Amino acid sequence: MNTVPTTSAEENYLKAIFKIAEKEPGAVLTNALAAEMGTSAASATDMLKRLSEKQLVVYEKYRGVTLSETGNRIATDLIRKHRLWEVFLVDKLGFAWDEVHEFAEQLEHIQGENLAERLDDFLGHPRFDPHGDPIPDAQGHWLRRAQVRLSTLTPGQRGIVTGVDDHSSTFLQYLNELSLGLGAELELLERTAYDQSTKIRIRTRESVLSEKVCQNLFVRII
Amino acid sequence: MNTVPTTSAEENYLKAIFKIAEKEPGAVLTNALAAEMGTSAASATDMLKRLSEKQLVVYEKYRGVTLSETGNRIATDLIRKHRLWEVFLVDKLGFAWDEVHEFAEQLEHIQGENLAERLDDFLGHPRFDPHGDPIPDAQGHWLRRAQVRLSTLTPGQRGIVTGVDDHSSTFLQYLNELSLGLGAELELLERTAYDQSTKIRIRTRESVLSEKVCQNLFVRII
DNA sequence: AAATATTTTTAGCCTAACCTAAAAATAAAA
DNA sequence: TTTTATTTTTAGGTTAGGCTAAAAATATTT
Repeated sequence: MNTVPTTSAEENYLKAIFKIAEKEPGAVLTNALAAEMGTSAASATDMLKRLSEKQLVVYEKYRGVTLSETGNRIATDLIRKHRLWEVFLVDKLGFAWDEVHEFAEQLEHIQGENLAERLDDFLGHPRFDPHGDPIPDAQGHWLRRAQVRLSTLTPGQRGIVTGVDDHSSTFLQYLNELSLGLGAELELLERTAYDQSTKIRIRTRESVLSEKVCQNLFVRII
Repeated sequence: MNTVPTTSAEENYLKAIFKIAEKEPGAVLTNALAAEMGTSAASATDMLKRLSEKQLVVYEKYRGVTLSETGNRIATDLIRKHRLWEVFLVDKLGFAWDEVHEFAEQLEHIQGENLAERLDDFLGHPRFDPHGDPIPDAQGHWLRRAQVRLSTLTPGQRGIVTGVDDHSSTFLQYLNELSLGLGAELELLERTAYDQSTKIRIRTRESVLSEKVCQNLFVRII
């Protein structure tokens, strides 16, 4: 399957490049990559040379980096495995959605024939992970979904929570307290012009969300 | 839980020391350890110094090494995780017993709060892995079982396959061909004095096993 | 007990993945 | 277009975990 053997460190860099390029299309700059990896620019440059030699990225000095076909495939497989494992941890082992990221960061690097496919079968081919992020299929194809940020809704509109942009456990735990997990149905009651804070209703309960929360919550309008 | 942070490499050495000491009680010698790890004696010495500094082993130059209390606990936890993951791979993902070792070698190093316990719950607290090896409990306690090598049975005796001593996939696959998986019931029909080869019956099928096979198969006499 | 063989350790080197500090390239401002 | 600021790369160093070859310790023969 994988044409080139890769280390976990290399894989993490590929994933980081993928992630940055996803939000900000075009070449990924060294500093952005270093920041994403929590490392120094010098270390990132170092790794980019290695990845470039292995043909996993296309790297031009001072100009940034993009994933090669192979690099893109490896990154996609990693994300697939990461999200499948998250489904496993939540659906089968009973962890909460804010507890699984670190485990999945490790599990995604487990190598071996057919593991992802067997896991996918076992889990019933889930198409989204516990945070609402899409899981690419075995061919690396993505599903795009009709969802918008809660911040784009206007008073009177209703929506169902489909995902989060911020995956931090503090944010996820805050959502738990608000009963704003995946699938929660809400109605936007009013938005304050001053700071864009937003009053919503979930079942019978009303809550006020900051602009930041609304920007990090994805909903499907109903 | 773990008092000392450990790398995968360190953990593998601890496991190797445990494994050797299990068969050959007493201090483990550098060469034996290096052989088990598939590395050089120099590298083993190197690692023993590191492990000794971390107080995971008691190491005396030229005299061999034993696990400290902590080291023993880490090794036991690793074996527990290894075997639990093997159960998962076979029972839940549908892998064959000869396919799971390499996966489990990786999975056993996954770190994190409660993972083993949740997995154990999910699997229904299995006490033996797919090869019949006992799984220590969360406190690190082992279950010992009344089993003997098939080579110790005499004609007329019957037994149920409970485990293997050789875990190689070639051996396991050979057992598959003979329908000699865990739980198989057999009767010893006759043993040739010349080379100790043994004729057995499984259901209606008769097979002849070499001495080597009989020495690597554990059975419970019935 | 001395000589020889074996085992273990030390010494010195390598690579991956990090680091800091300095140099070089590019971008922005004057 | 210089000068200044920012970004990126290079240079040189560290650590973990390997290696080989040589030295030292232990064990075995003679």
